[in-house]
Amino acid sequence: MTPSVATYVVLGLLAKRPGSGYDIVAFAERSVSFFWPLSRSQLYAELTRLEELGWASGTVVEQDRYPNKRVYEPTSAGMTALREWLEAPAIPQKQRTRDPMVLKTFLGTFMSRDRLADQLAAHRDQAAQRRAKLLAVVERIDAQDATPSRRFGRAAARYGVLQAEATMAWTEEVQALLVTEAGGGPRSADSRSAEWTEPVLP
Amino acid sequence: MTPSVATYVVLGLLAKRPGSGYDIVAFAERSVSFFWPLSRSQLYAELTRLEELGWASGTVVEQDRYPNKRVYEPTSAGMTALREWLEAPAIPQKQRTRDPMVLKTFLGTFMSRDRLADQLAAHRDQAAQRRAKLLAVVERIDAQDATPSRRFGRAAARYGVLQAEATMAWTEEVQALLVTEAGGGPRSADSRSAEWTEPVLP
DNA sequence: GATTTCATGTAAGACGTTACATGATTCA
DNA sequence: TGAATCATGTAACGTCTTACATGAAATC
Repeated sequence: MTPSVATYVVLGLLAKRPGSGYDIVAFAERSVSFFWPLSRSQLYAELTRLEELGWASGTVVEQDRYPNKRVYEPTSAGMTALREWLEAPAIPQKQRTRDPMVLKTFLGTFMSRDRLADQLAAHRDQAAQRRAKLLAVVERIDAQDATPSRRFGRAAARYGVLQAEATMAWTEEVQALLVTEAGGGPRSADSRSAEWTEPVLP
Repeated sequence: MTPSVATYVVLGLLAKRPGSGYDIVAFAERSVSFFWPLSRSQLYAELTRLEELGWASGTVVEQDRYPNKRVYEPTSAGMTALREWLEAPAIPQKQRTRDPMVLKTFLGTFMSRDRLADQLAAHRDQAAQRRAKLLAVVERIDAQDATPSRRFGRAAARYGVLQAEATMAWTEEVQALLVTEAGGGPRSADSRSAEWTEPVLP
């Protein structure tokens, strides 16, 4: 019954473009999924929640050739709630990023240098693909008339581009380190000695 | 009973440095928490799981001045499991990043430009603080003798630095966009017209 | 004839956070 | 005297993913 951020994601999508669950899944996939992935079941659950909250209303649209569908759109209460959430200062973010590749690097002493290098290379490739995909998005928007909404969409896509580039730069840094170190397997002699750092924390 | 990535996080920490739950919490806080936050209860749960798996064993250490504690260390089966997991090629990553600030930017048409600017500024500050903290970590490591394990710790910290810098660069980009656009409140006239992009997706 | 598209959900379980609960010891 | 440190858990709840379930119409 209480809204989560995912609730506002869906509400925001409906505000940009009303539609059925099915429509929204498709729309989400080529927009917010880059910075806020939603599964299909989650989306349908959020639509139900939005109706319970009175923030969106669905009306059945009958179709000849296809199954009937329930088309949702934000209510005015929903639009108010969306604006209020957007304007409210965000609570200071705790880091959600959990990246196994960084973990593997952190634990690099326990694995073969070659394997680590391979996995870093694959990681870099993934980031490069992601970057290419997002650059295509940006370029496509640039080729269109610039509406405010498109500019914001572009800005969101740019976030992905910059994150991907940072990831690529990082893998290259670590790869360079591995080359310097050279050598083969794990060096268990050192395993225990290491410490990352002193406090420094909040 | 099945290990999750968090299980390997804890196992990896134990491999670097055996200790009690309490010790590990502190160690995690100043190391992996930057790229893999763990709550206290999660950590204790993982320690239990590691014992069930036979990957770590805990022995009670009696203390005079403080409560007794259970000190954990990886078993040899645990070290094998850790190495196997590390060396296994990672499954292609789906994006886990979920950033409310990017969402708010995406939905920028529905909010006041000034508020968006304020929140972006706060976001930038947070990233800058994060960056400073991680740079301090890196510098501290650079001031010590370079062991392989420290070099990997440094590499992990560098990841955070680069991500923070990317976030800072992104907020600056968006801020520049807002200045260009200028203007006050949401422009609802445009609300519905926007589309982010065509397919492009998997 | 087979696959993709349209269309909507439920159920089970893993993952993760927050709050609750306790209690001795050290240090300011 | 009060706060912080040491020490370990449980319980409740919310989030998110994956698998299960169904079925008609369009397209190749």
